[in-house]
This record gives sequence, structure tokens and C-alpha cells, in this order.
Amino acid sequence: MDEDLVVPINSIKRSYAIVDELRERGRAGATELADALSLPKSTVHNHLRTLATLGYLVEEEGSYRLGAQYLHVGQESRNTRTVFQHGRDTVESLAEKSGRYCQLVIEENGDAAVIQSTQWVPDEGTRATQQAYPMRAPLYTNAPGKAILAHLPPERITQIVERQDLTARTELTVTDEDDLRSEMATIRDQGYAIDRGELISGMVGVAAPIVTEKCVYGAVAAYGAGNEMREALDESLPDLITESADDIRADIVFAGPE
Amino acid sequence: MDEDLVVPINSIKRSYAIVDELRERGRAGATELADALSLPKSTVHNHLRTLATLGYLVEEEGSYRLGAQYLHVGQESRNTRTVFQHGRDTVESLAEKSGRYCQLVIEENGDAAVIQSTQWVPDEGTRATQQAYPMRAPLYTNAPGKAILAHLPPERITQIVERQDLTARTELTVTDEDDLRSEMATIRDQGYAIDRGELISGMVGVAAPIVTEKCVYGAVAAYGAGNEMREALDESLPDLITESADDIRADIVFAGPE
DNA sequence: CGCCTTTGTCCCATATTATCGAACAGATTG
DNA sequence: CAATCTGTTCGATAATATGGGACAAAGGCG
Repeated sequence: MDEDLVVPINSIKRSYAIVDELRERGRAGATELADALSLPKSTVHNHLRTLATLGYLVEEEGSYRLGAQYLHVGQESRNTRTVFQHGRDTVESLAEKSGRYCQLVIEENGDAAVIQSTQWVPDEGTRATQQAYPMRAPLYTNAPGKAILAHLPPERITQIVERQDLTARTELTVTDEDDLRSEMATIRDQGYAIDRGELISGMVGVAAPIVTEKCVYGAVAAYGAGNEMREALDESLPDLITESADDIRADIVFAGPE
Repeated sequence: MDEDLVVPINSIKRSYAIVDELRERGRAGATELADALSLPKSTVHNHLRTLATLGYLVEEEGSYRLGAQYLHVGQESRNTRTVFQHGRDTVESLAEKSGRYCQLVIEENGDAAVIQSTQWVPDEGTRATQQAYPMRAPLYTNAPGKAILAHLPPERITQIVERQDLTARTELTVTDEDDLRSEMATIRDQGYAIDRGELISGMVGVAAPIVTEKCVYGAVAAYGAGNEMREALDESLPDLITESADDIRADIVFAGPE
């Protein structure tokens, strides 16, 4: 049940703990981080200087900040993903057509990871929720995640469901395994998944999987504030999403399996 | 003169070397990486498993790939930058108005680092060069870099120029310090910098600095293929760029020093 | 103006720990 | 079915990250 939480190389784990801490604070010095992580100053200092030398951190006036290097590494790895190469433009135009905040999502280690998110901002209220929207969450907690999960091989589904214990994020999160499995059947049937605010209260969305005979490449999603989304769910929005997902799938298949 | 190339913590340097190698290959196994880096298999394997456990790498079928975590870390650190918060929309609309490939660039450790790049693609030819455009390069090798460099404090300018030895990237790269210094005077005078293909042959661009009384926040740039850019440089493009930069600066100043 | 705190940085002995070679198992290929 | 590939595991050794303490400098406060 309990995963191997033993990380082989400790310095690296420590290094990323510092990065995480630095990420929350935006900018910090060695002492501040050492206190927060209850580590010796000198150790933290060593790590900071190491990361700075490698170009991942920038130091300004004794204080340290995350550099652009992480962004560049991340963007480069994203750009090589086939689903992104074939889906990027489609997601962007989906955002324009639907007027919603749209995402391109992939599965990663049992989590749904957003690798593209559009900037379409209808109103200020949505903007706030949009910025708060997490870039990574368990598959079962959101529409694109459920859309992907529903089309994974059965053994992987059970594996993922078993490992995570279906803890609730909001009052609407699916916490019962039977409910989840029956919902996935529905998703496979109708071709799209719905999130009624199961990850973030009030954030309602629709998502369709990008799936070929071989595997699931990811999912396309459109999100919005609950009040204005509820009626959209009964109209053309689901069709729009599934069309976009189909376009991307067709584009991938046409380009060849590679 | 020679910088401290001694990296305190060796495992971390090694870890990022593996990440770099993995970045180039997109996907690779332990043996392949071990051969490329001339390291023992087991060491590389340890690093891979460590990074995978931390969520930065994903393993699929024994092979490893960079995960979306780097992207998320990078995006989050970017989103907290004031120049990005105030400049994001302006750069995007600049791309629409000008019809060019536009960038928002900051200085980082003597380099120009692109933290936003638009997706406006006039033609296929530009798309290719656009994708090849590096996200990080020495300040003196490109328009936004020179625009930033020109407005840094004098001591930092000499410090940066001294450290880098002005090696040529193309035939047009500025390699003489006096030339560079006189060009920077021109840039300060006319308010914008020009790149006639000094970093990538044929990639011509204009850039204007986002500068307040206190400091340089970065630069806005517009790039295009050489043939179609040369005439644009004599027309309204430079004005468009400087206006955008001024808009962003005004937005930052208005929001307060914070 | 000077004290006192707090910062970042440096040093070095010690023991933690990352390393690395070899061996194992599974898959793939000839 | 043998021969290579792969990824993985194990364990002893030596390398090395650690962390306590000391230093200088900057900042705050009386």
C-alpha cells in the first residue's frame, strides 16, 4: 500500500525542497529558507549557490529567485510532445470559439497535468478562479482527468484508483469507487466528461479525450464559472469540445504513428 | 577573471546534466544516458529514479522523459514577475498589431532570457526560424538584449561585457567592445535597438527597453524574416515597439513600486 | 554615533551517503 | 534457444555533502 518513499539521492530531494520553498516565497535568502526547512544555513547556502551556478537560480543582492531556466526546460519538453504539436492551435481556436478558459491536459504518473492553458478572459471573476486553477491534480478530481482515466487500459485504471484513496477536494468530488467506475462508463459512452466543481468549487468544465486505437494522448477541456457554465453544458459546448478533441486525434493519426 | 566553476554539490550538477541530456533526446533509458555522459549505469539509474519519484521525470516502459513539472515551476515563477504581469497582454496585442513574432525578454545573469513569446505565424518560413530561436542568449547578441544592456548601470555593463568575450554568432554579431559601446549610446538616444541577424542569420528584429528611473525591467521585441523586416524597420515598426514598451512601463509605474 | 542583531559567506572535520562495479532478471533478437 | 540488449538491485568503499561554528558586512535601533 505504502509507496517507496525512499528517495535514493537525498541531496537532490533536498535541492528540490529548496526550490519548492523558493517557489512559494518568490524571493528569499539562505537563512529564511534554512529556518523554513529546518536545515543548517550553510547547507542551504551550498544548494543555492549550486543552483545559481547552474543557471536555474538567479541571485540579486544576496537574495535568490527562480530563474527562467525552468521555464525553458519545461517549454522545450512540452514542445516535443506530439499531442501538443498537433493540438496547440486547435485548443487556442477552441478558446476563441467557445469564449472559455481552455486547457490541454495529459496524464502523468496518475495525475492530470495541464500543458497548455489559454488566456481567454471573459470577465474578471473568471480570471481570479482561472489563476487559482492548479496545473496538476489527481485524475479523478476533474473533467479532463476523468476523460483520460476512462480510456486508459483497465489494469492501469485500477492501479491508479487503488493508489490514490479518492480523497475529497470539494463537496462534489467523487469519493466512491463504484460511482467513479460507473461515471467512467458514462464518459466512454457519451464521449465527454463533466466537472461540476469537483476540484475547485464553482469551476465547472467539460472535457473530451484525445484517444486513438492505441492509447490516450490527453484531453481537451473548457472551464468557466459555475453559474454561466451550467446552461452551456446543455447546449453546444460538449459538441464543440468533442469536435476539437476529434480534430486533434485526426491530426495525430494522419501524421502517422511515429 | 575566471569564474568559480567549482560547483559545491556534485550530485546536483550531475542530476541536471542528466536532465540536459534527456532534454536533447526527448526520451531515453539509463544505459543510453550513462554512455553519453560516461557515467556508471547504476548512478544514472539512481538519479532517474530520484527525479521520477519527485515528479520531475516520468517513466514509461522503462524509458524516461521530462515531465510537466518543470513547465509548471517555470510558469509559476514567471507569473510572479511584475514585468510579465504588466506586459503580457501588451506583448500579445503587439503581436496582433504588428503581425510579427514578439517576445518579452528579461536580463538574467548577463543573458537575455525570453519569458514570453507569441505565436503569430505569418508564413511557414518564419515559423521554422521562430522555433529555432533560442530562449536564452548573451545580451550583446540580440536586439532586446542590447536594449536592456544599454540601460543597465555602467558598472554592470562593464562587468557583463568583460565576462563575456564577445564571440561571434553570425557574421553580423558585434564583436568589438567600442562598437558595442557606441551602439548602446545610439540605443539610449533613439530608444530602440536593432538586430540585423546577429544571433541567427536572417532573423531581424527591433526591441525597446522597459525602463524606469530605478531599473530596467526588460525589453519588448518583434522579430521577422530578414527580407520582409528590412523595410518595416524604416516604417512604423520601431514606433510600435517603443509604444508598447512605454505602455508596460507606465503600467508598472502606475501600479506602484510595490 | 556606536552597539547589536541579522544577513550572506566561508571553512573544515566528521560521518553520512552517493558512487560504481558486478550480478540479476526480463525482454528482444538472431 | 542462445546471445544481447535492456532496466534493475545489491553492497562495500571512498568520496563528499553535511552542519556547526566563525567571519565580515549590512541594517536597525537606541
